[in-house]
Amino acid sequence: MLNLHNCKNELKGYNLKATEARLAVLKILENSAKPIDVTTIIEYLKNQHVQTDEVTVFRIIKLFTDRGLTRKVQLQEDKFRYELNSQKAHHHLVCQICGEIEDFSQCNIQALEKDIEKKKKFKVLDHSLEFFGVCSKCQK
Amino acid sequence: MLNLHNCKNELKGYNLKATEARLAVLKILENSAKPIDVTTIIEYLKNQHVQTDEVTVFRIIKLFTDRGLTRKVQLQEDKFRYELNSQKAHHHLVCQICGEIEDFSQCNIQALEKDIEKKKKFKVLDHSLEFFGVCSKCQK
DNA sequence: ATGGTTGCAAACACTTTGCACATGA
DNA sequence: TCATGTGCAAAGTGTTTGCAACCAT
Repeated sequence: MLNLHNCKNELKGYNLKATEARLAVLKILENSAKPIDVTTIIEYLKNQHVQTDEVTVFRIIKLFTDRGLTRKVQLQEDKFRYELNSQKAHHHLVCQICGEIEDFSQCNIQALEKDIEKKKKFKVLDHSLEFFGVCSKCQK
Repeated sequence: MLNLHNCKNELKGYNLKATEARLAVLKILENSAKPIDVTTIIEYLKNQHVQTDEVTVFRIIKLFTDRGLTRKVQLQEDKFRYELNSQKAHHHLVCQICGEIEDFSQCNIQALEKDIEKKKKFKVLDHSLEFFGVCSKCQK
């Protein structure tokens, strides 16, 4: 969890003006354990009495993503989620019962990517790998 | 590629009435080399002079998917694509330049799933794995 | 005959755009 | 100061719902 000061520096580091809205969005992302969507960010902002427009958040999150501060995540929903890009690449375990989202870091598909490049002459730049099922709690 | 007769039987097999719209949608899916979205299906229908409403196609595709005839695919777009479920599980290689979508069948992540179930007590029921990069043509 | 299917209108959720005003550096 | 960011209104896309008319079995 970063304090305000660090957030300011972080934004500066990406050559972004440290506006109130951006700082608030960044802090929410820092504090979120899982990828969140824009509507949820707005909700959090309201709870924090940071008055902001939905459009602004979309613009902020787009900017963050373009600059590499955040990354877009798609979890078989009709919306995108976003998470900080600082954490190393990982995947998600989505519980189809309670909706809980866990991270999962170990992913050894470099071999598979090599295989694809060899067999298909397709240059892999990125991949998405998400798991859907039932989390430990919901199995009880 | 199935003919009309087979399509009818296929629908019957799923306990679905063989209406003109359903037959047409099923044929389009049979003939499509890659997962397609509803708007594209509508376009194809228009070309074939099958007059249909967008809403109907959404309903048909939802029904097909619920019954297991088709499966939903998400490729980092703001829409869903659909493909027949008859082909065995596979993944997609999406070219970020020309948009071409290739299939890729070999996927050996059962070991990874076992690992997840062991380490996270998460019961994996499904996964999505898609690759994004540059196809062979676009590399030239 | 009749229950499931369709077409149309309308609504909904998420996301983008245009433009005037406000603000951080 | 002044380029950049924001708020508001409006529109765009993909998708769903309600309801009356229609059609496959």
